[in-house]
Amino acid sequence: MNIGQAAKASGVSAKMLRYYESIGLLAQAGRTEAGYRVYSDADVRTLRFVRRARDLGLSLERIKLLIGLWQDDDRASADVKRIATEHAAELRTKIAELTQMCEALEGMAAACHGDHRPECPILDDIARGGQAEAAPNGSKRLGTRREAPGAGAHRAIQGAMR
Amino acid sequence: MNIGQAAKASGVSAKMLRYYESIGLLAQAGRTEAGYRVYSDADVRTLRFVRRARDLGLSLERIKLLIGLWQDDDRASADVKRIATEHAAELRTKIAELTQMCEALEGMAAACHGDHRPECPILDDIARGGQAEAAPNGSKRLGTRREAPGAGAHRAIQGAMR
DNA sequence: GCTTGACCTTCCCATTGTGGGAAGCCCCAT
DNA sequence: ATGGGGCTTCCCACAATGGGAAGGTCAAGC
Repeated sequence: MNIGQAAKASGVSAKMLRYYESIGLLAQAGRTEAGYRVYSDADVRTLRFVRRARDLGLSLERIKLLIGLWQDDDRASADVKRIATEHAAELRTKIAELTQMCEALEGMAAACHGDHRPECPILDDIARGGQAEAAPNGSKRLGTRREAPGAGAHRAIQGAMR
Repeated sequence: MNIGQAAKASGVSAKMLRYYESIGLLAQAGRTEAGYRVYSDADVRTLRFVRRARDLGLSLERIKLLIGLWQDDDRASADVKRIATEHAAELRTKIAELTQMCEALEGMAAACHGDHRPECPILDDIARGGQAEAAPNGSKRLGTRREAPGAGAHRAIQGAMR
């Protein structure tokens, strides 16, 4: 099997196959005399593993560890579980960050007329830096979290989209 | 105000100030005779705007648009609202993807003993490519979505963590 | 046998934001 | 005037992927 066929069979692009090999995630593929990479069914099984692990959002770093464990008959399932739960915890954190952003945005958007006029609570809110405008009359303040300024979590929120 | 003070006052690093200027997100800052950048209070207000917008997960591309609208007295709030709702929709999509990943992982992890033994449903699940193992006895299949293979959403799921 | 098109190879570049660091200049206080 | 801290620019790195160029190879059809 050459790289294109392996790519099609595994769902991993040929480009990524070469890349994974270059970073040591995959072993160096065999070569024909002409220099073409050659893949076996076992290789394709590994590739599918990688593909599915990527679909779970795991980093290549962690996938590398998982492959090592997968191919190690003496592994401890605790090691696998730790990797999975660590990643799940990171996902939960990211989900919470994105949810907070999203709710803030949706709140602001709901308060915005969205017409031809320039008045816009969204811009006001962003410009105000997320601080309430002294709540003149008990307005709804949908967009902005009012309690818990969350002074420590600022840079943590950054990176959520990256 | 020089760049360090503006950075401290706005919560945007000096490094990012220079970068934002270089990509045209911010206007070129004034300079002292020695070449030091000089910032005004108005500049700091803009920087805080950017900072807050970043905290909402907006791309610099969109922030650029928002700044333009913010400084345009003739803007239509609809334009602002569209940007906000588009971004919120993208966040919702990403949240859904991450949630799906996370639930799959948590399900697998829950099924894993996590001890010294090698048996591991997590690895089995990933290796099986997310397809049910022919459901021999109606087992719980916690980790894997069984219905809706979602054949179209594959590459869409990729990129969720990036 | 030769051409052609599809495939393979390597190498470089771009993406998105951010940080790290080097080399060199500047400013202020001692 | 000297030292330390701040400023300047420039390059590199990250994570994971795609795009594309320049060139070699294979197989099918003529």
